[in-house]
Amino acid sequence: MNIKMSDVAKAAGVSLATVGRVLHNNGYVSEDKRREIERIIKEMGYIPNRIAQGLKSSRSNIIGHLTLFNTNMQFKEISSAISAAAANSGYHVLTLTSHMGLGEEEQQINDLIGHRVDGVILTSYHSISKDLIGRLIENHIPVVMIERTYDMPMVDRIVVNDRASSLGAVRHMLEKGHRRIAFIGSKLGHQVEEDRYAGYLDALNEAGIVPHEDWVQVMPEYSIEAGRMAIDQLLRAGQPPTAIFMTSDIYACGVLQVLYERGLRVPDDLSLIGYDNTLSALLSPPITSVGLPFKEIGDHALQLLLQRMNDQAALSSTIGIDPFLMDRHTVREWKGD
Amino acid sequence: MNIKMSDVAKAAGVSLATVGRVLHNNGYVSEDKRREIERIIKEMGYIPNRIAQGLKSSRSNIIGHLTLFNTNMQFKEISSAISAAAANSGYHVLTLTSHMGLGEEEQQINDLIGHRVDGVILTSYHSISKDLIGRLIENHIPVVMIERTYDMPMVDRIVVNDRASSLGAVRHMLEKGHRRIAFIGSKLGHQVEEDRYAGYLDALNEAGIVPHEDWVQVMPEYSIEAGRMAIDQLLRAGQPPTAIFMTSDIYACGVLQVLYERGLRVPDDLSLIGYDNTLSALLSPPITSVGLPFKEIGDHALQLLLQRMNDQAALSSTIGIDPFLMDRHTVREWKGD
DNA sequence: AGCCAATGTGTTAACGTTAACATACTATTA
DNA sequence: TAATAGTATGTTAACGTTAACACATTGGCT
Repeated sequence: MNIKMSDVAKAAGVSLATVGRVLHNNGYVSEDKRREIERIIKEMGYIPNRIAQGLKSSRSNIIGHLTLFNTNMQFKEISSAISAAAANSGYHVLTLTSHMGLGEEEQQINDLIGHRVDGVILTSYHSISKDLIGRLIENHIPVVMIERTYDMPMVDRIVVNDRASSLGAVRHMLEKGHRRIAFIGSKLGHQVEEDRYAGYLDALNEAGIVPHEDWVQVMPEYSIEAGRMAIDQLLRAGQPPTAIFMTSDIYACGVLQVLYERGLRVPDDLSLIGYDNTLSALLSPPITSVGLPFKEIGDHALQLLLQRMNDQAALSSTIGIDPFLMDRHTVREWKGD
Repeated sequence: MNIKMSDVAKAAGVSLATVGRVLHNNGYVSEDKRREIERIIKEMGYIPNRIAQGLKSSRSNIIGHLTLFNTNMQFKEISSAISAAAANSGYHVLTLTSHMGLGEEEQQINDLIGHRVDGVILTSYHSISKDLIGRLIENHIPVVMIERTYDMPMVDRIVVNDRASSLGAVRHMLEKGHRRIAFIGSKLGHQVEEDRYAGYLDALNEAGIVPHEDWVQVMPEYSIEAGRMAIDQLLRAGQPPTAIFMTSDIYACGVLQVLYERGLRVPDDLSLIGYDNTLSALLSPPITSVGLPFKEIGDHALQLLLQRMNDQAALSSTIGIDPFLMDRHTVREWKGD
């Protein structure tokens, strides 16, 4: 079967301990034996059994990552960034995808505990309760939450300053002269969505504009179809908006499709800003979008995890992330009301 | 620390074996003890340590998945499908992403062996050599290759009938009356790309058309920019094509952008078919694309893996997958030459 | 010479789970 | 009545790795 340390030891005519010392580069081993053992290891293709190592050390070298199926693209990007960061630190990532509301999350938390992962990173609008996260903590598994966070002892957080960046994006429209600025977002209740909506209101407020209720389209889901319905409503309004701020690029897809069908052009007929910066570059035209620094988020998440592995009892820390405005010039100058 | 079987046994005043019998539902346990032990397990929150189980059984319940960074979207979809299929069978997936050409693949193969994964699924145009795959086989780890496959004993394969479906897609254009049909693909050498190109030629051949060399744009990468450059070239041709078949939706993004800028419309001015069906629904307009049955591919991959776990020595099997044409009406009727 | 530090090597008891084996008590049945 | 099958429970040796401990041997120092 698989070659083990004892096979190497036997082949080299030494004890397990000596092979161990060669493998870990510690203790005393005579130069010639070291070389011989190294040769044999390579020749036999010996690879340490991480399962046995894990049992001994109670560390699996695996990080668990819980995310949501079919979610906003931005979380897929964050997932990639986490994997990359983990690989750089010698960890591997076990990604579990939840389909929300099926009660599978409890199972998944148990699976992660069962596998004795060295830490867990949570993204997306998962429906994991504080209770379930508490279970991880009880088992001494560090937890980092991204975007959707709980205020719990021993749990570290990465929060994105969605409100400020939304404010910035809408301010950008105001600066170009727009006054009738619409909003397309997803069902409120998600912290992220509330923040983006709040930022939108902040900007209008700042400019002394009272948002017309027709301008605010809150959709039940992230989808192209939702985007299509939203723009359809907006175009129907008595005073249609001259610019639209959307909380996800996916809405922009639907919006652009409807505009394309009706022969309306961006930004000539309508100015647009999306959010995520995940799809915006693909579209016709590529649209201005609020971008999240995915790599930075992944790096910070891992860093928080490693930090807590070293000091389980430390106070919770929170890292704030600032999105940026990726300007692709889909907000035109607007003269008028 | 973590609760273990012996803690449960002690709390229940029984031996390890009895707790084991309750956990595995085998052997004889008196009804009252069983209930008492189950109660204690729940109360103490005991979760079996999979690492210890793995050491005993030499099975990790983890499947390794090797894929490529920044690749065609279709492989991300296949990855998701694999994870879903694995979850259904009680496995978890450890996904390793290679950046190709950095020689990190050897490390990754070793990592997978080290973790004693129960099987490995390979997707994408990875640069894993037969040698490295051989190392997995030597360690009795079943391997399934998707799309890019090797003919090796003990290695099972999933091949997509790209040639036939490309033929079908181009035939669809021919049937609508198009004669000047262009091709945008990626650098040949990838089997997948060669097949798609061959299918394109097959169709033209069938119709007795000799493809003009200006019509064939072979790009060095999958990117929007490549799509933009390709369409730019095609529009410059003396006799510009009336329809374009592309080997990836990502090219369609670039193509549509350039057409948008120039005020050309799809399919009025130009007919398009993409490939992947990953982005095509997002675009303006949504375009017809060759779709791959991702779920089916993931399910088959897992099935092959499980099959081989049961019979290591079986002959290699190959499953053929047929793509379908997702018609979004971006090929118009064409009267003329 | 006697002692100590440095060097080189081996033995063994964990880590948590599993399953083979052993033991013992009942209730049948020939 | 004694053998046997069925029920109920416990003991223990693995799985592969690690690290604490133990034991030698050498060389240099007082």
